[in-house]
Amino acid sequence: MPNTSAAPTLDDVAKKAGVSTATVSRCLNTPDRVVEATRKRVMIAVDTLGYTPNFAARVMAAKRTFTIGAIIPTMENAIFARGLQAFQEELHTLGYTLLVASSAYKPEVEKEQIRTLVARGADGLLLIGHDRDPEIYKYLDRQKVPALVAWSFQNDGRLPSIGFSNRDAMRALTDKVIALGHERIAMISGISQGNDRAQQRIEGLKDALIARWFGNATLNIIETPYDVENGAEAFKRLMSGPSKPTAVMCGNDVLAVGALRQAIDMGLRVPQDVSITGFDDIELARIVSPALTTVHVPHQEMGRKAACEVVAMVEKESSGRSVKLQTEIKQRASLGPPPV
Amino acid sequence: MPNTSAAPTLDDVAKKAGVSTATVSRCLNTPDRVVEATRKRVMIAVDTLGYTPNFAARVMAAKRTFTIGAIIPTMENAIFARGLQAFQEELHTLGYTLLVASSAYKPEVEKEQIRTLVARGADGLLLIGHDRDPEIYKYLDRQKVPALVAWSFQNDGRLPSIGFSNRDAMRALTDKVIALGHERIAMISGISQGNDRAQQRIEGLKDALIARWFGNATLNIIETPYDVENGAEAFKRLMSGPSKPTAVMCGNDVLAVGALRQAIDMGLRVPQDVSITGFDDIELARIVSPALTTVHVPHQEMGRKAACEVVAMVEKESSGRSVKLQTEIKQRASLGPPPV
DNA sequence: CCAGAGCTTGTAAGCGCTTACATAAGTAAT
DNA sequence: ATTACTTATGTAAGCGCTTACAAGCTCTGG
Repeated sequence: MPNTSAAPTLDDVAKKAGVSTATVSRCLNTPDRVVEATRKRVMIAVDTLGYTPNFAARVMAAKRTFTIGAIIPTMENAIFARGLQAFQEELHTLGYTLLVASSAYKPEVEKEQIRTLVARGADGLLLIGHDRDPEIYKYLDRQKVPALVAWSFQNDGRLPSIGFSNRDAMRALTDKVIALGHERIAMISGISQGNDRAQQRIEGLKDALIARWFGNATLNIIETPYDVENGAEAFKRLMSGPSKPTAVMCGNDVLAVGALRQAIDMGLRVPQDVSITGFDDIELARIVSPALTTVHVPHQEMGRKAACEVVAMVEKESSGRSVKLQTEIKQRASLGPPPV
Repeated sequence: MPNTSAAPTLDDVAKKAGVSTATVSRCLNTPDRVVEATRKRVMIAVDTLGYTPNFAARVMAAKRTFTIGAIIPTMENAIFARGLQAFQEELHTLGYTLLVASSAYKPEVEKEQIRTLVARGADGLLLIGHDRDPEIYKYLDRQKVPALVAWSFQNDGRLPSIGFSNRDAMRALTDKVIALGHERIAMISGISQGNDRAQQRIEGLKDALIARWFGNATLNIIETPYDVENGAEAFKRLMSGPSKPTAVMCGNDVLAVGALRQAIDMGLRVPQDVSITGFDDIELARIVSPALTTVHVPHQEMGRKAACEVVAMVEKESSGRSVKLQTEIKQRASLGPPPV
């Protein structure tokens, strides 16, 4: 009985074209192993039936999905968008599909998402940052799924990584702030727990401070989830303390934008009354006014390189090389000398 | 021979626990159909082996993926982010997983993505807008994959839809602009080709204009892809024409933000010299200064309702009801009376 | 003490595809 | 014409799971 009501299968195509399923499969996957006349007949059958191969069946049989999974902390803001876009595009040209999941910055969720993506047959994985339960690395080993870390470079990490030094970048930015004469510097950081990028950014700031002999007494850090509102609130808190900072350095642009808006709402002039800096250089940083001084991260390059590397790992052409990219300080209007 | 090197399978678990594969499967899917003692033994085996069920195999056997696919025009900006987030969350509570793809506003890409998601076994689909090749609807019919449209309400659409009237919303906003005394109104629209939301927004603007007896002569429309830069550029073009508009209404907030930045860069005061409006009410609209007057879309509600409906369709509890949601005009600082 | 009901567990048939291997057909050289 | 390849196609064995059905068991009531 021909399969009429449901979606057509390979078998239906084979019958219609008067060939075996193997031939149809070959037409679709290795067309040059089938003679012209047959191929044409098969293709017509495929078209008239509107046949689409069943992905699950194909995966089962071929043990390959040509799918790469990526788990990013958030889709809410644009921090990972540009890099992921580039990652996706490069993957596409390499013949792979991207599956994205987000963890909401929660380690348990990330763990679950990793299992989900692996169960779905991801041939390889892109993870953000190095800081996670070692259990996960064991699991990936056992499942033999290659994984790569992005957005954070670390030479001795458990996984190879394509990224930059969050610490060095923040150090450099802080040096610049200090060079302008700021002494009362505060920071609005993301939650550092389980987030090595946030940790490293804090460390970088401390490095610079210590190098200039500023004690910790002058360093006021608030940790809060990355969100515009939280940035605004933290800024308000900072400015209502006993010793108001002359520069507020933020863990990323999202927090910085919140701080900036709050400053304006409070009637403060930026940078005359207070300087604000961000990190990441997302589109937002140039849209707000004054535009944000921030650390430019080569998102696109990172995404592209990560795609190439993870595919190389999947195809066993590489066992994972790490690449360190350079960041660049974007000096814009939100940073100036401290008020006299 | 036990399966040692590769990932563990149901069979491995069954052997380890000394039961049949059917029992293991039941432990995982319908635990109460297995007696306590056995279940415990099985679960221990599952844990010690670190077993994760193979998704493809499960799909093949059960013919269900508990996956809903969504194809949105873009992930580049936040327009769909919040709604999709809500969609995702609701889906999660209903026991479904979301698979997202983006079409970059290109009909061919959308078509391909639809086929991909269907091939991947999506039990149902969420699409944005009504305007697409009828071929696609036939394909969906044949594949028996229920689909729902969001972000655009249309009673007589080929598919059921959960959304709002882009036309009515834009009409209402324009009425407000006109009521303030504006006569020279220009529009920066997204590309309307193949995008019924963009088309409807233009129509809404025209409706309002015609109702007030303004001829088309006074309506200057530029169509450009949704992007901050494009908004800025279009604004510049508009303001360098012979008859400068006193109000520039934008097809969405992204274009409006670009226009706003350009206005500021040109030394124009908003809204004293020129008014600017957006559409969508994404986070950005409140972040920029002056804050954007825009149309608030109930993204979250839309996402949640869409999730419920698409699942109902998948589970055959509904054949697709359309829901029309209300939008709301958010009056903010970027809109004021025209200069005298 | 046994039939019948109600559980728990096992057996085995696919799901739709890829691919190793077998077979058939064509080609060229002897 | 025969042999020895090469090339095109077919056959059939899974891939790892779910689930209809069968089988075995315990327990009840007559």
